[in-house]
Amino acid sequence: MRTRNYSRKREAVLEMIRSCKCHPTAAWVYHGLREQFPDLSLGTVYRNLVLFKQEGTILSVATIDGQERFDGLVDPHGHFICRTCGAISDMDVPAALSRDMAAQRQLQQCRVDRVDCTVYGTCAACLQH
Amino acid sequence: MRTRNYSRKREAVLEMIRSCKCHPTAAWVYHGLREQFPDLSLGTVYRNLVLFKQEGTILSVATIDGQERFDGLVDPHGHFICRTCGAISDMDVPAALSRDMAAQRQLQQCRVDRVDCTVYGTCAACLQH
DNA sequence: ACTTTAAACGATAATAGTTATTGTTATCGT
DNA sequence: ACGATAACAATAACTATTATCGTTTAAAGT
Repeated sequence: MRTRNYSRKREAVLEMIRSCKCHPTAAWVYHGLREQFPDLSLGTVYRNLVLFKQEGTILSVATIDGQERFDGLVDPHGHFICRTCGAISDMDVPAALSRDMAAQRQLQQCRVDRVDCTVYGTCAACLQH
Repeated sequence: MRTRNYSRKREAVLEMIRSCKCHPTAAWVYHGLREQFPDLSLGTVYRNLVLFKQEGTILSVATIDGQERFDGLVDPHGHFICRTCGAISDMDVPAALSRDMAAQRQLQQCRVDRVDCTVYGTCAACLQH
């Protein structure tokens, strides 16, 4: 599946993002890896996130409170974002929806890379204070 | 339709956003109003954008290249974002499908404020270099 | 009209997330 | 082993956004 050979730290950054469901920030990845790599630099995390984004290995989901949130799951799916606590969780997107949206634009000579569906609201936990 | 009475500059910021289709940044609004209000401060633009967002008078569409993009049209609709030039244009979203997305979450005791559908890709103009 | 009170603003400083730079270290191919 | 290249840490730089503060404007009440 993976075609390139990543360095240990690069690999760890990717694995960190893939192995959690929290759609983390750069800082979260950095702090989570400090134990395993005490000499890890925040710049390395950012550098690799940019790289992974360019490769299409990860996705940028949204930026919440000024912080970019990433997703290691690149298969088509949607997100629910709680505006109160900032939690992001995955959702199903009806295939008809993304098909319809993509078709709309393809008719207008655009190239479509991705259809992103996000529901904004308040999660159950935050609703009960 | 409008219930509050806005100051002249506040009104102008809102009108600027409503009267364009470009889903502008704060800086774009600021520069566009400098002719009419030579003493306008960038802080005022930001201050009012925050206010409008809180009121629900405008929406935050996305942040592209680190800059937040706004939309004066609050009726349900989707967006196409060209990753090359950053242009944002409006799209139709099948009502039944956004209802489906909302229902998915409401079943899980969440409050749903908004269903956002965005297509990422490359616009026709950018495709022909 | 005059005063009082609060809101809105301009100017500017501060914050914070992200990106760029630079010198060093590790990795890979030969 | 040696040279070339990629990856890194440390740190500085950048930039969008937010906060502060003193002043001005507008509104409300008398």
